[in-house]
Amino acid sequence: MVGEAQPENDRRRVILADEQGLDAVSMRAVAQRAGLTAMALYPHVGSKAELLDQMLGRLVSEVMPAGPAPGEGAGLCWQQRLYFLARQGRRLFRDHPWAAALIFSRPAATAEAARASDEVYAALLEAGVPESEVPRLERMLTTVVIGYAASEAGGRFGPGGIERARRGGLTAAVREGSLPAHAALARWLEQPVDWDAEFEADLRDVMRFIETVASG
Amino acid sequence: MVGEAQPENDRRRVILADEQGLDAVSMRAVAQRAGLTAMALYPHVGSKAELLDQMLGRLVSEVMPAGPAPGEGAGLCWQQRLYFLARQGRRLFRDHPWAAALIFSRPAATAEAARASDEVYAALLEAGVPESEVPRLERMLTTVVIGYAASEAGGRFGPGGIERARRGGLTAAVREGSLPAHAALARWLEQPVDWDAEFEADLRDVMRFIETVASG
DNA sequence: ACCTGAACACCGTTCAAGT
DNA sequence: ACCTGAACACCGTTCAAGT
Repeated sequence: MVGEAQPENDRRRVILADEQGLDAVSMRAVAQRAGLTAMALYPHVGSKAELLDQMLGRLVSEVMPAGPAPGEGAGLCWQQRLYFLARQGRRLFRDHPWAAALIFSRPAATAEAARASDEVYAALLEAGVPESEVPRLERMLTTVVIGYAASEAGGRFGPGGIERARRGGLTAAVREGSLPAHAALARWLEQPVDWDAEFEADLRDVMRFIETVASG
Repeated sequence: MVGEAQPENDRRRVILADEQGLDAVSMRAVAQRAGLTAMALYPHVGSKAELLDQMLGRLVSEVMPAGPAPGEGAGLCWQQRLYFLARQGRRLFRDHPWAAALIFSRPAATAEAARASDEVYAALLEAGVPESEVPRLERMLTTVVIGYAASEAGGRFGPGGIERARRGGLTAAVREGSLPAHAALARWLEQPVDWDAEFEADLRDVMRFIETVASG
């Protein structure tokens, strides 16, 4: 754990993952790019797992830049601040899809992650959510946003609806009646999904939901 | 892709991952347990990635057993059927935490996964959700449930609230005022979280949310 | 048709040895 | 204090060779 410009090193490793995939981020490859042997990395990064944690921390700090919060004092309402944070979160996985495989397995305990939580807390308090409910709602909201973005980037939503059924050989199942709701919804499942629009629709629903929690 | 009792083989591999972790599921280890060399697996499983897909498929079929849906014709209302599915989903990651690292990176195109979707579709239709909104809501609901369960099992929720801040060295930040909402919520963040209760509270909120979408 | 042995090009990590 | 070389115990996958 030496001080030698770690942020820049993490930035280089993030770029390596962006360009060559997460599997290309090996101790040997990372070391070579720094002009070192793999073994010389250990005093600096601790282990491979810690190296990945540091890379994730770097992503969060890109999306949550230090300094005053967006719209701090500028009169942005809580809804607009949450929209901003959610879109930034989705952008993270869009730009760095390899992070989808990592995010659910490591608690983000960096200063930047705490600032993001703090801004969500503040928005929920301003919305009028009871204090005792704020931590739970913060976890639920970040789970929705991260889950959506990770599903999209990682491929869980994959080829949607009918196309997914087709690949899984399920069209026969739909026709023979063993998937009755799929059959009833065929008209809607056949349409291609506009993922941008779906994310925005989800966010609108989330805001409405927060308002109902706040008002009773 | 040969027919020789693949479900039992997948079951053995799931048990290997449960007991020794996902890293222990190597082609060589899996082959050895079947009395084969690693290379003999390839005609059967295709590749390591497909082997992992098959293991995930096996998990879904354990949690979504074939046959009539739970409460089919037994008069269970849509809420009770969704509660059942959600709790089964959470149980999956509880019993097999290694699946949390995989779920967001692979579309589940098995017959069992489609049956699970179908039951959620049917419940949403019965609740009165407009047909055009059902596919989006299904994705949102499964994302909430899977995201919660994966966060819990994978460690993203990790040591919660204040404890997380402490580990990240953030207590000083709270005291100096750079995390004002954390400071305001300190009373609530200090309490240990009951994750069972939080999941049930989230599910209640989800049901309320579905009702509001259905009635307007 | 099905399986094996040997090999290729890698991994993360340890540790004694160097300067 | 910091780094290297060699080694350990592994990976997924290819491919010619066996029966």
